[in-house]
Amino acid sequence: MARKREPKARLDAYEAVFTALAHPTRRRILLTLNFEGGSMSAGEIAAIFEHAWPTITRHLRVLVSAGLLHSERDGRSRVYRIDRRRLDLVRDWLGWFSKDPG
Amino acid sequence: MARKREPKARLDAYEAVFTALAHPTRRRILLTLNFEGGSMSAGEIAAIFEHAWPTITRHLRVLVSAGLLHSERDGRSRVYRIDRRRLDLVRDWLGWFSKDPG
DNA sequence: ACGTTATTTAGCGTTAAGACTAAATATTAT
DNA sequence: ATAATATTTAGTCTTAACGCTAAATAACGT
Repeated sequence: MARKREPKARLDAYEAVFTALAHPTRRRILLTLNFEGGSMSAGEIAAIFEHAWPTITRHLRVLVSAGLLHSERDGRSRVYRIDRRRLDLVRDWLGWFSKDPG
Repeated sequence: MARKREPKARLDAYEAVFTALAHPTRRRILLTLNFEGGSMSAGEIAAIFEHAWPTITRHLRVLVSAGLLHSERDGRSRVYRIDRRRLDLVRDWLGWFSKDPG
């Protein structure tokens, strides 16, 4: 039984994405990934920030669970790749404020 | 000495706006204001939500300090008006992910 | 002046976010 | 098997967010 796009999940998606974008470090991670070609290893990402590595790991997990990043193992490192389409959720939300309300 | 648009303030603006948008109640306040014509009194806004009024007042304050709302007194009530332009900050930020990075 | 309506401020308790260090896991190399 | 590298998980701490109730302020009507 394939249910397609139930509205509850849609709401949770907004929630997850907006929450993920609320932290400056997470926004910087996204921007960095964006400009570095879309994917980087955890180590490369962690190296950019002053924070301890586990702190970055946690931020990465938040971004992944919001669907803004995907990750896969590559040897002994893990590569994170940005999913730019996921940002469409935010664009869609902003769209409500462009349509003039009758 | 009028300095125009110093970058630090710009950063704080992003911070404030993204933080404000992180809470579902605050997003709903914005959407409600948007569809109700752009401005409502505190009481009208508070009536929509199940929360106690002071809780809504606090959310309104967060939205105001992010520049997403402006308010002015009107008799004994206070009217909140949405500033849709402020959402351009988010659109601008999203813009970075559309430009293909050379 | 006094009461009523509309809203905010103060103060408190609970939950969750975000940071850290130390320990655990996974993968490759010797 | 052992060691080295890369990353995550566990556990703890501190601070900030969010909710509430009760009290304070502001403006209007009588």
